[in-house]
Amino acid sequence: MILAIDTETTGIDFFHGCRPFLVTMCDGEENYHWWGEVNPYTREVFWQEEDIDAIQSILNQADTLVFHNAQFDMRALETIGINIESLWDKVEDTLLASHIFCSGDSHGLKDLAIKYLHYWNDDEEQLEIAVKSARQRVSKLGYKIAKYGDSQSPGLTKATSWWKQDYWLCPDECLYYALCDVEKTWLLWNAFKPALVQDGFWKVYQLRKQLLEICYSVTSAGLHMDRQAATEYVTNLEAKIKKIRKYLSKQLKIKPLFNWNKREHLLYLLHNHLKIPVLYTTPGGSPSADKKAVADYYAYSNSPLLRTVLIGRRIETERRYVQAYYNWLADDSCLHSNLNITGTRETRQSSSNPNQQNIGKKLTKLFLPPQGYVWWDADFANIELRIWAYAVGNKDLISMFERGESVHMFIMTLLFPSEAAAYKKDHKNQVLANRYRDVKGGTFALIYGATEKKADETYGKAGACQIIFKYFPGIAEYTQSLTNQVFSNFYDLKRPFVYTIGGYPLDVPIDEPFKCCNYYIQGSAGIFMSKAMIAIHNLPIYKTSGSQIVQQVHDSLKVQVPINKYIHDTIERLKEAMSMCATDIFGKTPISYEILYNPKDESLLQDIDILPPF
DNA sequence: TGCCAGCGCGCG
DNA sequence: AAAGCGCGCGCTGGCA
Repeated sequence: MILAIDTETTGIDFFHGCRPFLVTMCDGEENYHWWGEVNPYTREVFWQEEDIDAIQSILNQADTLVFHNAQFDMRALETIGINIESLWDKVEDTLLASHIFCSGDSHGLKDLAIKYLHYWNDDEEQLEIAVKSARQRVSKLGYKIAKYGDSQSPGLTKATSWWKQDYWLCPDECLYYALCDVEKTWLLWNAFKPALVQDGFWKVYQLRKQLLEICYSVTSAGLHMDRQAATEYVTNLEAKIKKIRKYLSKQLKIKPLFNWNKREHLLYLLHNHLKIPVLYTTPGGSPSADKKAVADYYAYSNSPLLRTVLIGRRIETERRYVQAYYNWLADDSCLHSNLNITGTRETRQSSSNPNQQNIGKKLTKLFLPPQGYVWWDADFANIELRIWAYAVGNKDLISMFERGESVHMFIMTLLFPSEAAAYKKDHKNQVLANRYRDVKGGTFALIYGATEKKADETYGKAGACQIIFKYFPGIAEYTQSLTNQVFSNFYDLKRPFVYTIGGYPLDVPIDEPFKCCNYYIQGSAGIFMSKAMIAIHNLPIYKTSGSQIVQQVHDSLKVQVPINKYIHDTIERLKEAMSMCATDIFGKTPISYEILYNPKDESLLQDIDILPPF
C-alpha cells in the first residue's frame, strides 16, 4: 500500500513547542485523518493515546510512505510520540522528485498539482480568508494566536506570515485543505515514480533520498553554542551601538537617534551636514546612499563622522546575526537549523531557521562542541576549482592539482610575476595579499561564466583572460561544449539542462545559457558532498563511536566526535570516507581539517592523552 | 497592521 | 547583443 501523509501544525519551530494538530493520509482509495486537541490559551496540543497508536500502526503497515518534504512531517510526527526510526527505509519524497524534473521551478505542492495533474482548486485561498477572519474574531477571547514574540516561535521575525500558524482555528477548511494535499501528494508520486524510472533518474533519486535521514539527524543534533558568550556579546555590542548613535545624533544636532539604515538620515549627513555634493544618483534620479556611494563619499571626504557610521553599521550587522542565533537557541543550547536538501537550484543544500551557512568568521567562536565531544571540522580542498580543471581537461592544470600546487599562485605568477615572487617571500604584505585575493576572485569569476571584460576587471589587469586562455588551452572550448549540451537537450528533450558529474540534470534558463558553467561546477560539487555525507553516515565506526554530522556548508563538514579511545580511529575513517567521494573523477580529494575543542570541557583534562594533537 | 519589493550582507 | 553563480534573512519604505 502506498500511503501519502501530511500534517498541519501550530508552527514550524518544533524545538520550542510547535506541534501537529491534524494528521491526514491517503492510500489512493480512502482518506484518513486524526485530530489533536489544541488548547486555545496555550497552543499546546493534546493527543489521545489510541490515535497515536492508530497512526503508528498504519505507518508501520504501509509499504511506501510518501511525503512532500518528508523532513518536516517526520519531525512533526516524532514530536507527538510516533516512532519514526524504522520508517525511513520506505519513505519517498515528492519534493526530491520534483527537483529532478525541474530544478529551477517552484516545488510547491499547489504549483506541482497544477503543472502535472491539472488539479486546481481554491482550498488555499478559502483557508486563508477563514483563518484571517477567525484571528480577528478570537483575539478578544484571550486565545493565544500566533504573533511576533511568541514563546513557541522565538526566532521568527515580524515579517512572518503569522496567520499560517493558526490553521487550527478553522477545522473544517483546514481538513478540506489537508485532505487535498495528501491526495495531491499521492497522485504526484504515482506520476513521478514511473517517470523517474523511464527517464533514467531512479538511481540519482535514490542517492539523494539517502540524504533525508542524514539531514534530519543533523537538524536533530543541532549546533552547540556558548549561550553565555552570546549573551555577553550582544550586550556589549548593544552598548557600543547606542553610544555611537548618541554621538552621531549629538554631532548632527538631530532629535531622533541617528539611524544608518535610513536613507534619509544618511543623505542628511552627507549633503546637509558634510556638504558633500551629490555625486551618485539612483536610477530614478534621486540622490543615492547605497553601499558604493557611501564608500566613495568616505574616500572623497575622509570624514570621521562617516567613518563612525561605517563602523556602527558593521557592529549592528554583527549584533543582528548573534541576536537571531540567540533567539533560535533551544533548551539544549543548540541551533536546530533545517538542512534543506532541495534548497538550491543545483544540488547544494541550503540552511534555514536560522541559516547556518552564513555565520560570520568572527562569530564562529561563539559555537563550540558540548562537554565530552570535539568537532572534526573538514574542508574539501579547492573542490570547485578542481572540478573545473578536470572538466576543461587541460593537462597542465590537472597535473598542477595532482602535484598539490596552488593554482591561484600560479595564475598570479602568470599575470603579476614580480608581485607573485614578492608575495611568496612575504605573505604578510597587505598590498600583495589584496592582489592575491583579486586574482583568486578573477579565477572564480572566470569559472562561473563571467565575460572576459568582467573577469579582467576582477583580476585587475586588462587582457588577463587572454593570457590565461593562451597558457591553458581548452577553457573556451569547455564553456562552448557545455553550452551546446544545453541547446541539444532543449532540442532533443524539450528541456534545457546540463548533467552534473553523477548524472543529475540541472535546468539552465534558455535565455541565460552562460550559467551552465556555474551550474555544472556547483552541482557536481554538491553531488560529491552528498556522497561524502552518505559515506560518513554509513561508516560502522560513525555509529558505534556515537559521532554525528552537525553542520554542512557546501564544501565543509563538521562532525561531532565523542572524546574516547576510538577518537583517532574515527577521525582517520572520517577523513578516508570524505576523500573517496570523487575517486571515479580525480582519485582521492584532498581534505584539510582541524579539531575544535571546548576549552571549558573538564573531560579534556582527564583524557588529554588520547586526544589528537592541538 | 500585514504584505511585498528592493537592498545590503553574511557565507560558499 | 549581453550576461559571474548559488543561498537566507533583517531592515526600510511604499501600498492596501
